[in-house]
Amino acid sequence: VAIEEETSTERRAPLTRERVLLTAVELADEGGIDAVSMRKLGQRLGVEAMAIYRHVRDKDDLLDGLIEVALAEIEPPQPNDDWKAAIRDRAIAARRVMLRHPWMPRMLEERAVGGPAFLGHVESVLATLFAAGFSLELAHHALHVLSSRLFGFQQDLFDDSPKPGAEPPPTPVMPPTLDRYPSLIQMATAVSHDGGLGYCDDDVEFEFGLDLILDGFERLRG
Amino acid sequence: VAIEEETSTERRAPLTRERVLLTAVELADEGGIDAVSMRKLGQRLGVEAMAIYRHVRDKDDLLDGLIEVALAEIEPPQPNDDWKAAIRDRAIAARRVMLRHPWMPRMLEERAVGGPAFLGHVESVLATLFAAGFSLELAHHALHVLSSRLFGFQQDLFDDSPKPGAEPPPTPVMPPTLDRYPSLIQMATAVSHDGGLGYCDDDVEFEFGLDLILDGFERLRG
DNA sequence: ACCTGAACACCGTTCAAGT
DNA sequence: ACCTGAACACCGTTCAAGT
Repeated sequence: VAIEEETSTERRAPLTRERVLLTAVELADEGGIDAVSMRKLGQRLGVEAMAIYRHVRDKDDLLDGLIEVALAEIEPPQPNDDWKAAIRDRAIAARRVMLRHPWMPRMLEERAVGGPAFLGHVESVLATLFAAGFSLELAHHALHVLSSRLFGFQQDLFDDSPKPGAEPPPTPVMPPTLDRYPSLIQMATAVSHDGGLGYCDDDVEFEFGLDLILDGFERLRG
Repeated sequence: VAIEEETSTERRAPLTRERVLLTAVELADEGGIDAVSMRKLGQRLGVEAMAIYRHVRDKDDLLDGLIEVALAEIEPPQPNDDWKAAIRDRAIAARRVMLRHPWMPRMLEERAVGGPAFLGHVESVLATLFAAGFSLELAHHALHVLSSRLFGFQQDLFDDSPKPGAEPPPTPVMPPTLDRYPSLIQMATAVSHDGGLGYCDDDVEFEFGLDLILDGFERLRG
């Protein structure tokens, strides 16, 4: 007899903070962060919503937990004497996690983050910069400029690929006055046509920007 | 006799889409985007929530309207033969608007934007780049790399100044293992102490990053 | 034509009550 | 000790009803 998880009779795993958080991450990955309600989470856990409050102070605490879980998934890159390569790898590792959890950017922006996963991540970057001879000032600037990329979530208004949780592309609102945007049209046709710029690859754009910034700091370091 | 707005008796201005949107912007500026509910908006307008649906298809339409209103506030900079100066001024103008409307970054990220204010903004940037001799490829990269700064909302995880709508700084969670973050400590003390790096000014960091990127593109253009 | 009241299906959170 | 039921104050949105 196959026992389904939902048919919670005898086998129900005890509720723990970890199980609550992991299930919430599941829910967020599937339906976006707004799909994480105490009631739906309880349902998925086979429990009434109010039971969750035993393992989580309130919803804020739950969301903070989600961030910590996701940040902990960023794999620290191989130690590398080349500071640029080290930071590049770290940013790309962070981006991989963010693509798995598309709700992260908003959470990171909106919540002050100070947990161990966050601090450890930043500490590694700073240590790398100092080891490469960055001054305090320059390292401070670098942290600010790179921050969104270090956590993988440089958000791109011109994302050409469909975002998870987003609706299919709304019909463009431009028909009436197409001729007001000649440069835009030129670019759009170049990007979308064969033999033009080719498909716009968000990974490529992410790395292009990252390298541009890293090269800039290399020059300033000298 | 002073007639208060709330005492809606004879003088109540007729409900229009514009009045709805402007009032919603007010509400968002005061209490964050989550304070914009149809019910509260109706209350501020002196009307039941359901009356708003005459001027707005649904809440999505309302939020799209908010973006359009805010984007339209970005003042186009003076024409300038120096492409770097032109784009710099534009980014800074956008940032000024964003500081007035701190809910904009999230709205811009989460909603596909295609209204006239958005398109006009991008068109101007592209035209500037083309006029400066950028290739299609390079202009395309520039648009991606600069996008968040062009709209003023490069978000900074290390924002040292209190964000409107955010709670007072949560007590840092690090006491137990302070020694695990030596580089962080070094930086934090340097930033906060007199005679150190001085106060961290977000405007300065924004412009530092902007210039770093613009200089990078100037080099690539050659 | 424009606005309202009542209703529905959702929220987070509390608190006393059950086992 | 752990979970539940009922309740409260909120959501967005509908639809028939009022003026």
